[in-house]
Amino acid sequence: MKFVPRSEATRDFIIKATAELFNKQGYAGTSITDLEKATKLTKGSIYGNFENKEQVAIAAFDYNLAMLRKKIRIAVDAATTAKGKLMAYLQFYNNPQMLGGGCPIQNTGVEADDTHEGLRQRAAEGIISFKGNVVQLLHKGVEAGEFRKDVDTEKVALTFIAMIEGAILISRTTQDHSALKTILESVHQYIEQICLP
Amino acid sequence: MKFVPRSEATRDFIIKATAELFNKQGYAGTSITDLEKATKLTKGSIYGNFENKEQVAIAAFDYNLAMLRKKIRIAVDAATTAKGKLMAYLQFYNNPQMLGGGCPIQNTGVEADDTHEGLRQRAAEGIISFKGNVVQLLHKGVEAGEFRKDVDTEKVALTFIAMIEGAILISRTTQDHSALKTILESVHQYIEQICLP
DNA sequence: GAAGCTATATAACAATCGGTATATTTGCCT
DNA sequence: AGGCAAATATACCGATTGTTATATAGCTTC
Repeated sequence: MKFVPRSEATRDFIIKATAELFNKQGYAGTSITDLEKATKLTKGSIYGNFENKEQVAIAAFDYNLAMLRKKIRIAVDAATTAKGKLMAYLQFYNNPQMLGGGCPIQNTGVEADDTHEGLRQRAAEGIISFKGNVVQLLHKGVEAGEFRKDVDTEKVALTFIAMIEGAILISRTTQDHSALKTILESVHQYIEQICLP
Repeated sequence: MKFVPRSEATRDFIIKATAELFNKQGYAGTSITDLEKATKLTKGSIYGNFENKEQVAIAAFDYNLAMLRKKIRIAVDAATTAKGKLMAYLQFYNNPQMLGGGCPIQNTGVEADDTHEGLRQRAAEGIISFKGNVVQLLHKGVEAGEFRKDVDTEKVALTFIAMIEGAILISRTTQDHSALKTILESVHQYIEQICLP
């Protein structure tokens, strides 16, 4: 039996209506009944547009990641210099409401790393692409004379992302926004150090 | 009906036998049947020693955290200077096998922050206690003349933990151990900066 | 306005969920 | 060895899990 989705519009609607749910409750913690409540649709509709629960979760993750990227792009594009763009990242993540339920990469990566290879891979791709963007930004900054020429772009990018993700974890778990602020301040200082005087 | 646990020994056995399972699969992703398989006991036994699944999960988290603390303590106590102790943390976390399924604080914090207040609080306490230990270490280092006197201990401790947790997230999600190594190297450099010459 | 298609709702499925009441075994004390 | 208490195993509970087959409603085209 080959599955063929019915309505592209309904598919998108289901994704949008359930994306935050999956981000908050995780894959195992979200049931089809939860999806019914969130969409006000029935199982028949959901299974008419998705092969199974896993496919809804994957689509929801893709959507969450795309939304995150979109919002980041808007913030980053507004800045002109490489340093300014990195700071735009920080300013963006400094918002505790950046996305309902926290960073989808973090949520999905942590849940899936030992349980769900498909979702884990997608979270991994999210990290790698995030890192790629930062590396590129660092390179441009070096070429533009903003950053020191000896900067290890891979290393700085990884550290940059680790600090941000760590900050999200700490502040969300302890429900202490000031921790987020404090750590992002450290990231700021970290970036200052690779800047040329 | 008040619940009275039966055998302290069996309780401990169940905790030890299921702790890694909870750490890997999470609370929602672990069923009583999973616990039966891991312990080779039956529901009757499990429910004779625990009030419900939540209590097993909480006990398992406490156990995982205690084991982590114990291992860290051994590594840290072996060092004599404050700086040496901080480096011992890094050396410890540089082991991808530090604990089956990754950092329990991270796993529990991420899963529970929007879904399970009891577990979230415990993960939060883990972070706060971790931070407290690092802060104390930094203070001693300042007093011993190892670190600069103007070091913001709270901030450095938070940043220290954020980088480590971020490193674990990235390396586990991407299954790339070298990322862990690279980021911990950055933490090393970060600590070097607060050292007196 | 009837026919035909498309998409949703209904209703059922076996399997599994967390949890409990009861039976059975185990180990100790006399 | 027999009795007793403590702990484990068995068997079942209603509810919910993910999934599917079928029925119903909503268009579109004639």
